[in-house]
Amino acid sequence: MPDDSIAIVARPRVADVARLAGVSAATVSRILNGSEMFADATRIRVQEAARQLGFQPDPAARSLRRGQGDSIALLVGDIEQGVYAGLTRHMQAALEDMGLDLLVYDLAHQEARLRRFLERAPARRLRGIVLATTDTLPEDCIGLLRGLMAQQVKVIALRQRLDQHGIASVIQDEHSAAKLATAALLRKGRMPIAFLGRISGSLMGAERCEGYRDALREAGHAVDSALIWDASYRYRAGFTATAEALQRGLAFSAILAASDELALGAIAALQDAGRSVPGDVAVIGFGDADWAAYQRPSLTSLSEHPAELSGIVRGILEGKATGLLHEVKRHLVERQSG
Amino acid sequence: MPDDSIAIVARPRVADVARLAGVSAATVSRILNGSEMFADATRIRVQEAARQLGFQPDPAARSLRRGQGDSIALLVGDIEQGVYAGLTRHMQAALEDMGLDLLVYDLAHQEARLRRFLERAPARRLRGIVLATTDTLPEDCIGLLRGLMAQQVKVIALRQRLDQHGIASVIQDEHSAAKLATAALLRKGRMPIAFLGRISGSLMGAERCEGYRDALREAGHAVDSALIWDASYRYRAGFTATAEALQRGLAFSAILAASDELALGAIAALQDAGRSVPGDVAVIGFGDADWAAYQRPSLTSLSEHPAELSGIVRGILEGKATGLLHEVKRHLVERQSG
DNA sequence: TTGTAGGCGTTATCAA
DNA sequence: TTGATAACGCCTACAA
Repeated sequence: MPDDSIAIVARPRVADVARLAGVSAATVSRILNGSEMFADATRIRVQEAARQLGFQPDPAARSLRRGQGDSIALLVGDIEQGVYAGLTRHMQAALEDMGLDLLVYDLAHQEARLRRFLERAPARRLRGIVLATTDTLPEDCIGLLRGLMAQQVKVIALRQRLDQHGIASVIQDEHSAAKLATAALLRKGRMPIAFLGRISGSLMGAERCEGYRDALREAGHAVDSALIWDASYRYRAGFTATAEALQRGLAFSAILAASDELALGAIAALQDAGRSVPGDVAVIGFGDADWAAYQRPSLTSLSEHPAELSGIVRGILEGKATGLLHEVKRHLVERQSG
Repeated sequence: MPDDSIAIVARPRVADVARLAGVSAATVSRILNGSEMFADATRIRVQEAARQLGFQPDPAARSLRRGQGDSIALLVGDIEQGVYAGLTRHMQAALEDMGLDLLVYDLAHQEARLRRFLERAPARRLRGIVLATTDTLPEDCIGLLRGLMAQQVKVIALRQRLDQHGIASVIQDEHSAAKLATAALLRKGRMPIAFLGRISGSLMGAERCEGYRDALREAGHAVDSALIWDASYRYRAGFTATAEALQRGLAFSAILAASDELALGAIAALQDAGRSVPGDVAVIGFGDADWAAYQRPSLTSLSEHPAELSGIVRGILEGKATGLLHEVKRHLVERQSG
């Protein structure tokens, strides 16, 4: 049975704490914000009063006065992609530790949505913006980001290099990861190898493709452009690209896919066409999704490091990490598919 | 080459707009907030001035003055589960439409995290809290939620019934969905059928199990409690529970899993044990994950309706939807696995 | 070491 | 229909 007798209790203010502690509001504010220059007796009295009243400072008032809020906006390429969901979880945990709120904005891989957010951002008193997408940004958005930085908003690019624009960037080494995976496939006698993934419109995607090319070249193989399939990150794209390649009669014994989603789509197309994985074709993905181990065949993939990435972002936000470019190494998580 | 000449441009205030339009700040505020009682000339002058200066009201100041902010907190059971990621995307889009920000908080299925958030919530001037989890809540958290409601925070339960506590709830019909799926399996001659999913600690999970039981009973079958496997929502749990059942030599020709993640884990265990899906064992999941169509066998699943759910939440937030309980119907999306 | 006073930007009340 | 003024809650410069 619902209890409808809800009493509206006014939340305590600094003034209330001050009254109870027998000091001024200024003293309360200073002590609660960690000022050291107070008599122990005063400090304890104030802290006790705050505790007793359950005082929590009003973020709106604080933000108005300080000119800076307590939230960070996380802009993700697509929250439904595993890597971004994982990133969101770790970022939220890291920010919570810092006492910051996490605002999530889904870009859905659309420039227009990014622009829309950035245009509305200046008024929001954000502490920072973490832009997590590998999609290449249009010039005007970079300009907007730099404008935000001028307003003291900390801007951090995640999974994409923007350090050439003076924007702190935290990335994973796509180039050497792709090279690593390609080399591993070659070692197992796989050749020709196809590359499946976003290349146009994504600098990091292009990096991955470059790593793949370099590995082939270094092993003395020619790069066949018919085996480079430019596709977006979703399942369908992987399925379609692979199905078309099979239909065209292209020969390949391995696929390096730029995401686990693409890899799954590719595997489905292969199996539908009667090819076995990894028997006929080996497949490696990127992102080490949590479901990768529960596929059959289980999916070999390049590791993803949301916790480390979030940790570095945290360091930057706290001013502890210096430097414009931070890189985390990926490694190969070997399973059945490749 | 980075252009380091960033000019700090002061953002315009109502006062600036007022000056440009030749009116008072109060007039600007009123017109920009949609007051009707002004001469057209004035209104146009003010709107033009605001546009020209690119004025955007400061949310902190507004929130301080109005006593209410512009953000909604979305508390999700686990952002890395597909259903919650999808929900997050749709909720964000819906809120953006309303001009509201989305704060995401990951509960990681832990009561302590929910409590932690709710204790810090009162100070935050949230417009609303959307609690999206099927996990049963402890009493004290319900109390905290009701306290928040008393402070004019709109509280909405998503995927769980809390209407008995006076909390608006938006759910999907778990009971009839489970019944539907079970009946479909029975029609195809599948029996015995196992149930795999969270039961303890989740009212909606228990509902699903009840639907399964009812379908069996109505078809004149006994319910074998050895075929009801209480497991959490993740892949591993599905894998483990199924592997154990196989090891114990339990006989079953179908599994109804309470999530697609569990279903995938179950399929992996079945295939590892040499059972074919759906040949030997049919499997149906819940959630219609985007990858379900790209599994082989592709996964039959009960539909999930994040867009409809978000739409109803929006209606409630806008005060358009009345009533404490809203239900969306699931249907069966038939694919290969079941 | 502590207090007083003023202002952050907006909106609501009151008066005109 | 419009304007002046005060107040939301907090923090900090200045004073003591």
